[in-house]
Amino acid sequence: MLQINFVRENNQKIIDRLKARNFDASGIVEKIIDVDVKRREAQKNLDNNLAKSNALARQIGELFKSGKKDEAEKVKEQTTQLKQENKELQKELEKYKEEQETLLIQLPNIPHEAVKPGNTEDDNEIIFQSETDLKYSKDLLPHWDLATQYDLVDFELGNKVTGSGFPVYKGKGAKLQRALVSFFLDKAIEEGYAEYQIPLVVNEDSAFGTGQLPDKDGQMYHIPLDNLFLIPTSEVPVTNIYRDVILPESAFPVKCTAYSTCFRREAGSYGKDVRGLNRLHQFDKVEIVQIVKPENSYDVLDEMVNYVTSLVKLLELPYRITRLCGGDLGFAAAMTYDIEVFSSAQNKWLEVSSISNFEAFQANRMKLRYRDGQGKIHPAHTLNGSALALPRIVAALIENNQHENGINIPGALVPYTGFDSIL
RNA sequence: GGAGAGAUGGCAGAGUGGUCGAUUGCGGCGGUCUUGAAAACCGUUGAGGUGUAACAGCCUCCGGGGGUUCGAAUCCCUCUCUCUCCGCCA
Repeated sequence: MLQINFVRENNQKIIDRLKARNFDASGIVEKIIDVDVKRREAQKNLDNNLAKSNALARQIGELFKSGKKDEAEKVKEQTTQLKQENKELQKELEKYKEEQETLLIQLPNIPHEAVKPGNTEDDNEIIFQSETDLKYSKDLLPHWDLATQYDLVDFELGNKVTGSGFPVYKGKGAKLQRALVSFFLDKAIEEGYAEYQIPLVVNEDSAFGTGQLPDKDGQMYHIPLDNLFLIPTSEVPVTNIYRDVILPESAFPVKCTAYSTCFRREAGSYGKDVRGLNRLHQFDKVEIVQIVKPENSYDVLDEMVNYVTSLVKLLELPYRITRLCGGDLGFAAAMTYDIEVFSSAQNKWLEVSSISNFEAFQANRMKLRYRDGQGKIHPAHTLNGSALALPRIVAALIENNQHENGINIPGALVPYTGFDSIL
């Protein structure tokens, strides 16, 4: 969420920059400015009235103390009208505040200047693409066939137990998953991230804090009985650890990592993109989160991209880095890099990580602030990225490493799997 | 699930209708002393809104919401959460 002061002072800039998202903000911004004026006027009126009421109340107290009851009763009469007015002014102010909040929440984050305008993922900039001798071949089996052939994943069982999008991993398939989680966590810890184990369900405040609510309401599984939500990513609980917190400068950079299962309804997804492990309702992921000083956040974004890149390199997967265009950018992000790995049998790039700088957008929502050297309070910047999301990594790993007699495991993983091939 | 207790500033913990945004202790920050540190002593130390060139001033906030009252952290209603005991249980 953008701060009202910021909107007031940068209205034209906001409208201009949001064009990169194909988002016409002019109407909303105009309304916000309008409501803001009214809100402040109402606030002033109410405050003045309350000041009068307070003064009278104090006076009555004094009079009672000194035994002048009759005079006190007289002053009381003056308060009745003020009271009535206060109630009305209060209501008016509440109304404007709500209006303003409702409008502010509708504004997505402002893309960074470097973000190119565009509509879909086709307009994303390719920043880097690794050279690869891996070529698409009709002889290569897609991972869903390999998974069945080597008994790694049972999609049918998942359908039976739960439904589509909830696969059952078996034997070496299950072990491979566990190995990847441990591998990713160990690497993150080496990189200075503190490991957390977090709840897989969150309350409404948390879902709002990171921007899932109200924007992506239908994308989360909801438990109405307790009004809790299954997390779509550990970003939600991890970042919300710092909701309503004022950090000292010395706490920076805050670096957290967490492994969690993630749940996504993926309403509206269908077709070949959901085949096999490509898009699931439940999947595992290791996430990295950083909370940093605003002036460092873009350096940190680069650092995080480099780190995630190092992981796909260790796994010997061909990859590319894209920078999302305005139209493909998430609601809360100012800049996002995607890391995609090449899936040789499907002949396509699979997104395995999305690394974003949210600048102050999440921090404003969840009141995550820091105190600078002068004691002034500012919103911090938040960033996060997958490091990494498992199922698509598994898909690429087994497709790219298949050979006539089995599947090879990349060397970096062998200490974790305990086997170097699947036969 | 049953019974009870509670929710106050970074933490601990007072405050049961009238200058209480809140006594006090710890912690933090600044200072005196010291070669330096510790100890001791002195001072300072919540957030938001409005307002200002900047101060000041004014307003709001004692878990959330509502009510009583001229006036509420203090009384009433309600919701949420936490703790203790019992039950169940990985």
